[in-house]
Amino acid sequence: MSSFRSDLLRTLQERGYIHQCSDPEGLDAKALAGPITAYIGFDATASSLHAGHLLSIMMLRTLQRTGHRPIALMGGGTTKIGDPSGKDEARRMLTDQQIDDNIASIRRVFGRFLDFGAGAVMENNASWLDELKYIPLLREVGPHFTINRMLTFDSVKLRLDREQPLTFLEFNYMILQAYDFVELHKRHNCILQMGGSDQWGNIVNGMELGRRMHGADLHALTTPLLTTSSGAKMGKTAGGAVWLDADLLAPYEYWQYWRNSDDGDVERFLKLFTELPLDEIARLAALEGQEINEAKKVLATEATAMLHGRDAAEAAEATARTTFEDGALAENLPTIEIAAGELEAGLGVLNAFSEKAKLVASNGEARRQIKGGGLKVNDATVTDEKLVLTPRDLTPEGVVKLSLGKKKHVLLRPV
RNA sequence: GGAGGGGUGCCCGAGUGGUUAAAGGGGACGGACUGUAAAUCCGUUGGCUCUGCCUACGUUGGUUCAAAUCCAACCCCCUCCA
Repeated sequence: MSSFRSDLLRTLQERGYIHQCSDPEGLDAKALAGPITAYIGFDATASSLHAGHLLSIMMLRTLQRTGHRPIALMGGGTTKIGDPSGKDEARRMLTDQQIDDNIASIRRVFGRFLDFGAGAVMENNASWLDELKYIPLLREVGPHFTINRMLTFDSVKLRLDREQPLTFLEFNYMILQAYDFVELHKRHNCILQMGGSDQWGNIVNGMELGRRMHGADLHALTTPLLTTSSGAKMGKTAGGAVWLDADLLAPYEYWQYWRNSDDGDVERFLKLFTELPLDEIARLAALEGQEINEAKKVLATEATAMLHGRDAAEAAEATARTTFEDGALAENLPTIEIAAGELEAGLGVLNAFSEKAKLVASNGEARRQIKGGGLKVNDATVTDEKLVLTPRDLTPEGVVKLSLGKKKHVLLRPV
């Protein structure tokens, strides 16, 4: 398994993207023989993608870089049903309009990683699922699924073993997802579906269906479930998800997210989320103690550059250097503009931190943070919650620097 | 349709008439220590015009000086039976 001959599989293997793969030799041979087409499915419930999707996106990118054709499949059709796996929440029914908006905004993010002009494709399963007729579907697809076999799938078995309900809808989900693969095979000659390790069963279903309906030789490949060294899921932080959309999360904060990676994650992340050569990564990963911070900076800058562009990444790095290493005021920190009059009239600290800078959620939280010594104005710890900011608090640069803890800073700039 | 169990703060989960903004844990945030890491220790964890006021224990009413706690109806979830 270690001696893949195709660039595609060798790269995926070396960089740690592969968890399971069906018939690796066969797939290797096909990838060697010529360009193949592969897809990954994405949900369209949220308006943007977050860091948790990044692994899948990087796989598609790798595919394209090694000369193959990636398809990003948007689950526009399946989204309309509502994913039943998130059971405790009332299923939010999205309108077609919302779904289309989501897909449009997700497409922008994909545009950063994939070149749609050079063969990458974005599909929406609504375009065939909407047309499906129940009886023809049953006749065409139904015979190829036996209940016996469906019951053996982990996702199903788990529920049954725990005596938790499994709805008919969920059963159908499996089938529709399998059908997607077959449809993409038909339309685009797509022979490989990739996804997270939890998708294995579903992907295999699609393979089977393709073989039974059309005698197609399809393949499955899954990525390891990605958690940080501390066991947390990727892509969540205090402030919520790590969005890939610059409007939702500024490049500087995206850079910070990677900069703050655990030591134990650095090598893995460099391989998965940057395109640095492996020997360079090996060199960075060998750094120890404090020096590993150098590797984290490289990781942050490379990862940010890929999403937001090299300039934005370097600006973020420079801002971080000024702020953390020189202890100086970096003008590129997130900046909030306020009316000059507000400062002249005197702006209460509580208000400044909660309403203006939004560093804390409420005045009460601001009060508590002050008691705990967590708030600073111009790097001086706030001790009095009645403190009032005036134009005299402006730095020579004409701003007021507000900090929560050691890492989060916002500049107030009167205009 | 019948019988039982349950719905508590971001999550899990105690509480079963006043001392309850509600134990405990998790998570999160802050502080100390560090390397913008991890681990550890400490603190905080509903809102506000904050020695006070308001909102909150599925929903709506009721009993009571006083209810998350008692009563009624309704909604939802789970288990068993049909």
